[in-house]
Amino acid sequence: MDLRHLRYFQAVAEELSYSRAAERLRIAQPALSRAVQEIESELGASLLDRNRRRVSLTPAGQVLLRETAIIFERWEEAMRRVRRTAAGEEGELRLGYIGPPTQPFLGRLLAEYRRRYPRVAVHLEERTPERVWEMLAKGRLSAAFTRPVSATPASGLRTLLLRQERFGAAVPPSHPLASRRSIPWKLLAREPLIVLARREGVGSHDGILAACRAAGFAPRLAYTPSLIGTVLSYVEAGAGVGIVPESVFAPEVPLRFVPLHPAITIPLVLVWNENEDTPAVQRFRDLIVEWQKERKLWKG
Amino acid sequence: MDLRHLRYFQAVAEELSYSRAAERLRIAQPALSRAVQEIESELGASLLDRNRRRVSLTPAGQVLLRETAIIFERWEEAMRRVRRTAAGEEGELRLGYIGPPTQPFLGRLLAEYRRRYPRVAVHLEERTPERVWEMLAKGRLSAAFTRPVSATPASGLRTLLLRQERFGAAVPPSHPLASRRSIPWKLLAREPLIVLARREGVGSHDGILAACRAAGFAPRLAYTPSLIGTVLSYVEAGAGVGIVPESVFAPEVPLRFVPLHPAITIPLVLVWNENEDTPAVQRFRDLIVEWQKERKLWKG
DNA sequence: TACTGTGATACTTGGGCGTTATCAGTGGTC
DNA sequence: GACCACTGATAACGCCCAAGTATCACAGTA
Repeated sequence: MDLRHLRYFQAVAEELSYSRAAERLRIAQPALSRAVQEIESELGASLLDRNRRRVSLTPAGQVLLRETAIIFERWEEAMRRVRRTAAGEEGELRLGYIGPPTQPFLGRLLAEYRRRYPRVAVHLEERTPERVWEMLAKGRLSAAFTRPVSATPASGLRTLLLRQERFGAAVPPSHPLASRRSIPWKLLAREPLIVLARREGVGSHDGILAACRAAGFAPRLAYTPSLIGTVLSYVEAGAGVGIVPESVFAPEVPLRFVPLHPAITIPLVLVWNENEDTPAVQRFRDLIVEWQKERKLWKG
Repeated sequence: MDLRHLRYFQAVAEELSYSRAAERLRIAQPALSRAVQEIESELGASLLDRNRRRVSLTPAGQVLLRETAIIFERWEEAMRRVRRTAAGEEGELRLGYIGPPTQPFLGRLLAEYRRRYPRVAVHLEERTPERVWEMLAKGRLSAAFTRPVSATPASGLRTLLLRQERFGAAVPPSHPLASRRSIPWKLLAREPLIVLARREGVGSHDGILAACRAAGFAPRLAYTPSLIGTVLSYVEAGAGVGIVPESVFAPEVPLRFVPLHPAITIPLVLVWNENEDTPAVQRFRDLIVEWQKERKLWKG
């Protein structure tokens, strides 16, 4: 017995007439007689009373009619959900990210994504770049915004470059370097530097040290805090010159940002796990590519 | 697409192997390949990744696997419920009854019925005999214990005789008639009689008057209350002789019951509506017939 | 490199489903 | 009350689809 039988029974039970039901189903009437008989013999129960020129439902038939409706409803719900999932309209997006460089667009991006795919459950996890990579490799995240790490990434992880960000010096407006349009690295030889802790971003930290070495000096690291905000606070307090990517400069920060020369950059990438590449994630990536083309990720 | 497809997909998705699934389903493997392809093309979504020698579920496939389990569960639940309903193990019994004559067995009978068919919902409605017939005719009850009514019953109602009950005189123990083994009707010619109101039981009321007429007198009706209990209260108060069926005599009633002679009787019947004759009702009737044969309805 | 085991494909075959033709029973009508 | 209209059941037939067999392409393995 399969769904065809139920469909046929349902038609007869609703029309209370074999011939009308056959007409509705666009088949000949004998097929209906047979189908209903087959259900009845399989269930060992009579479903329809066909006595005295009037078809009526037995109690068992009434129950089956109700159950039939439920089954078809579930069936259609199942087909809908599968289709939606395949289309990326339904599912789960577990997104990891690092705070400061994504701040300019993440909110807007997620708002648009939720607008387009309201049935996708979005989970957000803010972590350090290394922790994000680790979670991706373990499959705890389906995608993430992060920095590349120097070590070779775990296999199965793919990346999409979003932006190359310049490093610059963060100084108080009163600082002698504040008025320059750019700063050669060697001018920093005598300055106490404030750089993010190495464990919070191996790439940027090592890049800065390499640039100093290339300029012929060993930098004096005054502080290496864990949070980018703390770097800025030290600078505000006059503790030294901060070396930070330009994206940390929101308008409300009361510091000057002066590009360094020669420029060193750090990429911002989207990373995802090939094994967790669900349609919901694919649609998320599509949206990012679209915004990148239209230059909507960063204004201006 | 029908259930066969789902069954096949489910097997493959659970085994994560076409050949093992084919073995489990006892069919050849190519049939499975085709079935899954058919589902995929109908849904427009790929459900299984068959790359690199390893079958794995796509997100859509995972969703379908879960939905499939739900559908089969509902399917089996439906089949179970239909079978149970046909067997009378599930359903509804709306039972009407009149209180006093059913009191000796109704509780025990229903307890046994509920024990045998715990999934049948039993609704009880205590009414007067006439009201019970009316509700049966309207289909508001599926069966009832009541008295026959003189008018020809509504068509479609069928009855089963349970008992013929004698009428007798209810008198206080001190009453002159109390010591007799039986009472000829004519001895009641001078007594004030207390009889149930005619509207509460046309059959018994008219039967009593007819018996008096046959004995050659017109009865003096002192009171005709609506409740059988009120009849007994009048008798206790010394207001006259009550004429009641013997079943009203529970041991705790402080009155004497003396059979009348020649005996007139009133039947107690089970009535049901042919159009509402569900399996649950049929099983109820079966139980009654069984108890009747084993003389369990009335003790001794 | 040969082997084993996978799923996909091509082709054949048998059973199941729908068809047409017909029957039996019921209810309405003149 | 005989006929008619219409119901659902039954029988016989034919076609199509699903399952079977045989085989292939491919990948992982010894």
